[in-house]
Amino acid sequence: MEPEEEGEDDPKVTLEAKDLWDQFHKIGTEMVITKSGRRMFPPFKARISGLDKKAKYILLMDIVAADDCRYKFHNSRWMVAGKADPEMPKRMYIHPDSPATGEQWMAKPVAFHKLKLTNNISDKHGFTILNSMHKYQPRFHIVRANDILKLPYSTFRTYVFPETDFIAVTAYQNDKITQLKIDNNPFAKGFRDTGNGRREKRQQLTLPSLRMYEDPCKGDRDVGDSDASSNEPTPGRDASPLGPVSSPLRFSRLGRDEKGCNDSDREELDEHEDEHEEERCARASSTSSPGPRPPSSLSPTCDDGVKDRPCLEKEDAKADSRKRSDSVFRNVDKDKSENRHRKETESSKKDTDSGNHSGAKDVFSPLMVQTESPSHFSVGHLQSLALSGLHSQQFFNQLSAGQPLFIHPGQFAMGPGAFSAMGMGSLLASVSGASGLENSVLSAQGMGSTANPFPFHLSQHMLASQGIPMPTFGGLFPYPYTYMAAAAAAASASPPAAQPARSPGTPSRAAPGPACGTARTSSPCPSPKAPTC
Amino acid sequence: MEPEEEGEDDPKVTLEAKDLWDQFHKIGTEMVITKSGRRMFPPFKARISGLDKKAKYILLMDIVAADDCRYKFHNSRWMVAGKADPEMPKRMYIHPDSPATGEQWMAKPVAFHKLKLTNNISDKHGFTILNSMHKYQPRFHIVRANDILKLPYSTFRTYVFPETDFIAVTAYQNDKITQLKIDNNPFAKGFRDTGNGRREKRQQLTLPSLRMYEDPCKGDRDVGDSDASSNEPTPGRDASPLGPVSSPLRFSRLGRDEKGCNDSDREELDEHEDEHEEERCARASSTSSPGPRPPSSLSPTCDDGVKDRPCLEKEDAKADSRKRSDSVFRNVDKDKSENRHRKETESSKKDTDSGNHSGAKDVFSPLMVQTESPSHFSVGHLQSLALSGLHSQQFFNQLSAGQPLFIHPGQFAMGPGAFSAMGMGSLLASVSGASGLENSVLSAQGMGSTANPFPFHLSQHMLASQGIPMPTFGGLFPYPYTYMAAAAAAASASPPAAQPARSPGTPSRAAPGPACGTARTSSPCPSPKAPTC
DNA sequence: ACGTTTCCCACCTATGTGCGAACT
DNA sequence: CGAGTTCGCACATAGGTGGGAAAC
Repeated sequence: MEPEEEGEDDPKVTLEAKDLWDQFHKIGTEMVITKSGRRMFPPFKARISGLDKKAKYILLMDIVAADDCRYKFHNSRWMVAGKADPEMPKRMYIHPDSPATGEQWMAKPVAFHKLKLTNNISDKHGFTILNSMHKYQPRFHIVRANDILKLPYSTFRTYVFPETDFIAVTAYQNDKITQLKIDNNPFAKGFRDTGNGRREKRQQLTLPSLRMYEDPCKGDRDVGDSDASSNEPTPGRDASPLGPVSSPLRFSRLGRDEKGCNDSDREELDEHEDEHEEERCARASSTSSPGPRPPSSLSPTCDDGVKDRPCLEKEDAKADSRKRSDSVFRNVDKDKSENRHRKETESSKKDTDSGNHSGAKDVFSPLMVQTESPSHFSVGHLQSLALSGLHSQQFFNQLSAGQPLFIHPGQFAMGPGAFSAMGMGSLLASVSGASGLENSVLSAQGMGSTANPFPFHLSQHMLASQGIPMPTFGGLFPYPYTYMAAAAAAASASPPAAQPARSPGTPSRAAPGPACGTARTSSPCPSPKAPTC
Repeated sequence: MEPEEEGEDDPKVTLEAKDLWDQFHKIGTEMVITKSGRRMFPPFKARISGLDKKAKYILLMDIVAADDCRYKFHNSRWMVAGKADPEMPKRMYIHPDSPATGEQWMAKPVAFHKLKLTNNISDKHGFTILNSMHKYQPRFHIVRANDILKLPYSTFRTYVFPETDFIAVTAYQNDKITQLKIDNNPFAKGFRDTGNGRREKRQQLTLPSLRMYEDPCKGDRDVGDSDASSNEPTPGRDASPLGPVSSPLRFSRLGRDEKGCNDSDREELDEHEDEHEEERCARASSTSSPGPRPPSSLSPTCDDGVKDRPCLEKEDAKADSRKRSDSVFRNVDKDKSENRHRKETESSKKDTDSGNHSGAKDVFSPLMVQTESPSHFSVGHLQSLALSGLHSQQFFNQLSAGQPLFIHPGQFAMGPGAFSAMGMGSLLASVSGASGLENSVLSAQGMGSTANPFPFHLSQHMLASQGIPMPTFGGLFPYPYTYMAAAAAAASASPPAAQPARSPGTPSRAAPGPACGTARTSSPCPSPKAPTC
């Protein structure tokens, strides 16, 4: 049952439209969540390379709490407004094309536009349920497996792009975010200030140019047109998949060497002149941790079993936008010293023109956690969150290729402690700091918030594919029928050759032929017409 | 590698919205084909039952030439206008949800709305290429297999619904068809005579009631409101998935017994009072064969390697609508005597109200051909079409679950001869004439037109998923890389557990951190902002 | 009164329709 | 000129946007 290891691979992942994400990130990204489900706007798309062309992979994505705080937008900036509310179990969204060959995945950017966010805790579509006014971090996972049923026993390679974090809201708080969305989301084109009527709010906000985020100091800033806000559509292409991409933080959970980080990989990171900016948050968590829930990194002080990493709130999102850039998650203990290398690259590319979405800069390096076989997800290595059994154990389910699946990883974090709770060894991967890998460890922390073993707990509920309500199979017991079936099928991966061919007399039905049936009037079917061919 | 045969199954398939299909069929269904690709209007949807809930199945569909004629719409009716033009290789459209469990497939009707028809011989989307003014027959296939790569070695159970045949056109010829489409296709709602302007043509056509097709005699009829044509929208629901369903002709290719038809199954068919009507075409092919290309059933007189079954042209489609109903394909040699049983049922239901889409009548029985393992498709058993090697050999390809795939079966027909050409034994299945199975054999004939071994020939071209242009992988050689990869993966269906967990240093990129990168103006990244949390 | 959420709306993208003029 | 095809069009469905009023 083990997938042949034949081909070697060394996945590299870059975020598509990194420029756009950066623009949002600098201001303080907000994502609207609605009962009916809302897409993320800068759409999460990743370009992949380094896969074994012939091997099959399953790509997944999930969104976990970024910290343990609840926020409020006050005086034009985001401020911590207390401890986070209980988190709903997070679902793992399996890319609908999974499983597919490495070649197929690498052929074009992998988009997750079907993943929707909602605040409806009773959602039956399988959307990702988030808490409004809370900060989240999307994560991307690559798993080498040819069957979704094997996910629980497979190694997960997790990639995190700090610039994709966001605060979930039911209504936009920061007008600059609204404007940026309107300027870049094709579906919001109707709200652009293109002469035509429309646009009620954000009138004056339009001019200053979107770069209000450049605002270096995170200090308190004022809202409105404080900095540069322009209604002029983003320089980049009109919509989503804009130019540049960025490499994610890569969490790779290796063998059993707990939390051990490969120095080799990480060595070549950080130390960028711009680093300090990003380090802001990172440092905060590791040192200054101001939030309501003092995030003592490494301390498993998780209340509701979910978020409880250091609270690296991005107060005035707009103002300190730059700082948060990509060091949102910074190495707490060891990482700091590790982030070096590649800085030249980054610095050189930094001050490119704003709004330009094209500068292909593979700035910072990803932090990747690779989990291995038996023990499922573990991830976070600094925080050991004793996640409540609630959502901690979620089984995995195979829906049916072709439809988006999702599993409740509960959120597997970096905290090794969490795993032990599940009776699974926690294997912390090292941080592959190939390049600009900054914040590696801290990043792990952020992820770890909702840490959980991720034993793949199946439930009918989970069967619902994103956006595609399931037809209700069996009940809602842990191992739905579907799961069983799939498992069985997977167990014996043999061709149906053995199937006893027999002329099934069943298909025949007693339905009246389409012939004269349903004739409106009375005209019966006279005599058959002779073909003239 | 063989899929466990554990659960037994006995698939039953019924056509959704059979009433609607019947209405079209009586008039003479026309399907528009365009360069950009066009959907079929009565959407092809099948309801399935009898599958092994736990087993995995792959569902496919293809559209093959129904005869060897070219048609023209003259004097308000379809007439044969010569021998058919060369057929383009036909692609096998794999339902995008494949593979999925029987339970999943049975949960709700399986639709193939993604399948598109085109007349663009250079189509790169993977659409089905048809010849305008030619008659075609859609086919549905059920294959028990948990991996698309195993299709070539799997048993195909093919179902044919005679009432779904149609003539491809670039512009509608019969106004009644146009009106029926407008009345039932939601997307054409703008052309309905609902007081509001619109609708230019078909003004007077509106009243007579759509049943002009009731016209019993296939003799020459006139167009216009000859019979009963009504503008009143079809009684059935507004759009597609209307009420009743019908069972298809089922082609089941069993072991090695060539062309042999299980009498048992077929015995209970035919002999319906209305039969004669439907027999029209059938007889024609087997006996009266009038068309330009005298279809001597059984004789492998295939010109371009495609269609060359008896030409069962449906001259004045409208007029002889009833006849053609469901005996379009009739048993040529032995089937005739076999079609019995169930007639009572059908007759009793016949003269139901016209236009009503609700009468759930499982009238005629399906003809099913079941192919078995090694030798791939064969199917047709009466016609041995020496399909040219051109499109005859199409390899199969696994694109990636989640996306529609298609293969070029070339069109596997009933002709056993065709297979030998491929070096594969042809195993004719028997006709399962469980109930009302009429026209079983002939049906096979119709299908057999484009008979071909269906060795699953892969080509880059085929990789293109329906509607989703492929990103071009390798070249266009028979066994594209993707295929190889997939095959390899399938060969070793083992979990990735063995994968050596290693901290990949690769993911790290030299990309400039999202931090200050791409800063629009010049403002460098000042100092990192201290977290205030 | 305030902070947040819900709801409906106009407007957008994207795509499926047949029409009819233009083209071949 | 006629048969058939192509093209842009107006109009449909389906669903993604933020606004703003109303509700909580």
